[in-house]
Amino acid sequence: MKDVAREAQVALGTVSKVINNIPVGDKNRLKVEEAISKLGYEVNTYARGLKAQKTYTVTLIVPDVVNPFFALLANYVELELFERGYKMILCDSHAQSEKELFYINMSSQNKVDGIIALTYSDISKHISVDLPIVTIDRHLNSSIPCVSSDNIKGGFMATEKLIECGCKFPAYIRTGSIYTSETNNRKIGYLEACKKHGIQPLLLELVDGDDTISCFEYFLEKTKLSDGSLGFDGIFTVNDSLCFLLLRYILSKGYKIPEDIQLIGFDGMRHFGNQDYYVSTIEQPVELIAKSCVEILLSDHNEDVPNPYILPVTYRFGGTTKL
Amino acid sequence: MKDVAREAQVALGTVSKVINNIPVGDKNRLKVEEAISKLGYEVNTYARGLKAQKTYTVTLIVPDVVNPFFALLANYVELELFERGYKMILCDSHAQSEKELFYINMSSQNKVDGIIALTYSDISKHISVDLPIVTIDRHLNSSIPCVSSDNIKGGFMATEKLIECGCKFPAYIRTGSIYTSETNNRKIGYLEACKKHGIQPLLLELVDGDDTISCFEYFLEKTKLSDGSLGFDGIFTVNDSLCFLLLRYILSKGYKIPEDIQLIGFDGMRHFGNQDYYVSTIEQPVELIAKSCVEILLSDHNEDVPNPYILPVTYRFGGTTKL
DNA sequence: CTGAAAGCGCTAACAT
DNA sequence: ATGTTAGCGCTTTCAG
Repeated sequence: MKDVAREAQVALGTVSKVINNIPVGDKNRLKVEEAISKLGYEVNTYARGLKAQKTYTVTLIVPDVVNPFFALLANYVELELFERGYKMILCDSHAQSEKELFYINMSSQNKVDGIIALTYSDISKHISVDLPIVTIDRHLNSSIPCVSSDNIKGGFMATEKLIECGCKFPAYIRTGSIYTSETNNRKIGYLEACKKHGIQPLLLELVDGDDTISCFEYFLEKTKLSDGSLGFDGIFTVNDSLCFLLLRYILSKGYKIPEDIQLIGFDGMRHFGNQDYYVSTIEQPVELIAKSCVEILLSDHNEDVPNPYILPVTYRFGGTTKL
Repeated sequence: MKDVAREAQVALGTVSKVINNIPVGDKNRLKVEEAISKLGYEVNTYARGLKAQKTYTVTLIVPDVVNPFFALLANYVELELFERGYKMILCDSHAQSEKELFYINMSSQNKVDGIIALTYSDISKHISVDLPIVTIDRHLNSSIPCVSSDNIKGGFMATEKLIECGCKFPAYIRTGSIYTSETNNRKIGYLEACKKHGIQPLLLELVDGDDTISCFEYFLEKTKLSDGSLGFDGIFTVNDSLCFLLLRYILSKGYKIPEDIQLIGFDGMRHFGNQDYYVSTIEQPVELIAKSCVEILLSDHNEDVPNPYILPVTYRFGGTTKL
């Protein structure tokens, strides 16, 4: 920058103004621009960040980018940030709370402008007040904005769809983190739908670490009716990944889908991100989630946005239901 | 930091030394450490980066994180960088060369310590000499290190596996970018295997933008033998995504897989990243690729590493072949 | 071993 | 409109 100033025969401040689009005399502006391109000058973002306390960088923390849902989320968050001139530091916590905390710490040291976090552990006590944060699917307390799909409605819709498709005994199966998050509301939606239709709920609730297939096998046997027929004719699973796992197992056991058992997942995942839906599913508006997170994070006055900020979901047919 | 120095009653330089593990008297070290935790002090990475010209940040550029292969790559690159105390800025170019260039530019301004790039367009003329870069699957010139799977061998293995599984007429089908990259070597491997076994090659080469299914449909008809039977009994596709697309189409047409047609893809993708393989495939050592990229990028003397740096691939059975 | 001070590249307030 | 300058938080040289 000093070199540019010398080359253009102007003062340092003038160069700075040209760079930052602050009114400068046309003649000088031209001289500076020439000098910049001649010298191949580029601003040093770190020096600027040091002074301006603004880095145009946002941290996104996800549990696992390999999971297509989180990959899709990262994709949209990146797009949205890019449009606003922000960069994204992607942090994969691999579902370890130590790594989550490490990354929150790092973000703070790196003076990022904000954090979008989809975490499992409770990070609320580790975040400083001056670092904006938005969580996804994790409503920690009223001071931290949380963006989430309408999980209750989604669970309700899924269950009613099964019933609409002729299921008499829809079951709910979940697995995942032991920590409570907004996704637990999917079960609430299921229970509400059961209640409305006078159906006895049938639940299988597993957690990470359980042998899902073995547990399901046992569940399948245990719930069988006295005449040996299946105890359920539909399953709503907490996500598409689990749904697909069960789909393959059920088919391998010789049952027909959707004839014998109908399946509905949650998330709206597609093969390779853009091909067919894996299963019939309740699709989350991932793009809208990403957009909302970025908007809330980067805006200054969030007093009027509801917390949690709930976004609508959509049913998608994916072949594992009759409709 | 000033506050810490005051609190601990020592000079600024001493605090700095404690932070950076430079020998300091035990008494002072203790005082400083106490002051740090009391004040909740954190180093400002930007100020440090400004001074030290080192930011412990690396940029990863991929064409599309939603694609499971790139998501897997991002996952492993992140892991590897994390272990070395580096952060990853994830850039999704969405396969647009302008965005690729924008991100390379940004990386340079942000004074990252290096770039790992999987790009389509030729970026070689836009990178400055003082910013280390490693490419994946894209051998631009001998001065830029390139890491890649053994695509020739992989193509060869895939084709021989089809032959071993009884195929008399294995075809090769590709789609993707019009730019040449290391992945084009998969075709070379196919051709070599055909030659070795005295088989007449049968190619369908498409590019992004083509209607893959329509083209394949036409190809299927056009290659049929005079007696109406299929012109090929095996397909090696350039990647798993295409393979899976064709799999579903072929099944929908009433053909049996692997009885009528056997399929082998390339990449080694699994459903949801950790479930079954999508198709029989040549698996790329993604973890090793990531590790190699990071190692080469962050090491100072790369004179002796071969360029391109070729990594071995493995055949995986995924149900679309007989063996 | 410790303290003082220069300066990394930039912005912004101030002076001209 | 332009030039000058202090200082952002840190590292590092140099004296003591």
